[in-house]
Amino acid sequence: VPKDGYHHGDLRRALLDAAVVAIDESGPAALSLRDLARRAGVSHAAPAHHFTDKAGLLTALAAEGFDLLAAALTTARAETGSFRELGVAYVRFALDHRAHFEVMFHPELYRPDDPEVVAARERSGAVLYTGVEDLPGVAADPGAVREAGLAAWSMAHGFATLWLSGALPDLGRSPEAAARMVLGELGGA
Amino acid sequence: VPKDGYHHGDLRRALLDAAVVAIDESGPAALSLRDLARRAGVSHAAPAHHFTDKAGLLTALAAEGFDLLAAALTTARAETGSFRELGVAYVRFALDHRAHFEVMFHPELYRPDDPEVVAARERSGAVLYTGVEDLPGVAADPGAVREAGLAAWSMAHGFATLWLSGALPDLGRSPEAAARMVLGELGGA
DNA sequence: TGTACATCAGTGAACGCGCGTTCACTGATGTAC
DNA sequence: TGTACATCAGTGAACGCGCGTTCACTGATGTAC
Repeated sequence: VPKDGYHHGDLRRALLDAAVVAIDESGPAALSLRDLARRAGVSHAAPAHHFTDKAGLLTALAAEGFDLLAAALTTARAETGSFRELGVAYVRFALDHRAHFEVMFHPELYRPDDPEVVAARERSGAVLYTGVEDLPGVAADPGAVREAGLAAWSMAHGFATLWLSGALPDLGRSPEAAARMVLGELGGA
Repeated sequence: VPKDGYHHGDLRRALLDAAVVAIDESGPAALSLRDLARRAGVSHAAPAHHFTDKAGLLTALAAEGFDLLAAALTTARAETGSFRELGVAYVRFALDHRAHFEVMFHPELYRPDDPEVVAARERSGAVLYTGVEDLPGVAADPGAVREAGLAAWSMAHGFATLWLSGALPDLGRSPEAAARMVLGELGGA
């Protein structure tokens, strides 16, 4: 709820939202703080009060992204109990939160060692690997868990990345349905 | 073989090579023509004679990349006859030609409709899908070919992308061996 | 309830920088005769 | 073999732009007493 007048109300939130829009339009590398200030209707020096610099803002966006991903995976696991649907949820997250997703996996744009980023990333990783352990015949073998988890992660990540880059031909179905089909090609799932 | 003096000899090639180095250092988005001119030791206005603008240079780099990928996949197929090794070759290409790979899958940076790009991309796509048809029990079913090809492409692409972004934990082996292992999780391979 | 003061959020002018682009030019090379 | 001319490749000065950053400032808010 932005206020009128001198104080914005929640400029931090407004800048993050503006960043999402700007990244959806032109990608994370083209981002400029002056542009975000313009979009939020404040002076160009204002963003520095909330995020020291561009990397600071993208660090906050990455942390938020890993949090959203962890939440999406947790929900998918609770609601379906299916490992395959965990992969589908990963793809859905990437497509629905394209800006967050693109920043998250371009660590050269932000500070990947930031404590909040590290914690959020670990949360999302934990959900993924807990999901692998649900698979029959895998839970007993830690090596198999790592292999199957890495394979599923690669596949979901690759499908999402290819889709976002426009590299995939027309698949004649929704990206979610196509992802579900592709993930079915995994041996264990 | 660059010449001395006023004429460079092969400035076009030198600029492409400089672009690869610059992209390896700072990513494709940070590229500037002035920087490439500096690296090649020519005046800052020289690049415009060979590539009209930045998108022109990246278009050439993308076309070259798809050509290199098609060649790498063709070689892998001829030498191993294995579908799995086609995926390994894809990952190896991405890691060995990081700059090309990153440009190729960011079509917003170049002109993806450029005829040379389109032709080279189709060549590399054709090798991939021909490789799928080698699989037992798949050749007869066009739908299965598309599914298996897309699954393998997603997995190889995802593994390569995650590796390049530094997202993967230490796997205790070479990226090539890890990719081979991961690709073994594909049902049909 | 009122006043004084500290703190915080945002302003706006100023700076220096690297960039892309333009343009008249000059040096080198190739070709015609 | 020599000369004239066309073409091509690269130069360097100039321009305008958007950017990040700095800094003294002002308006708004919260707190102490």
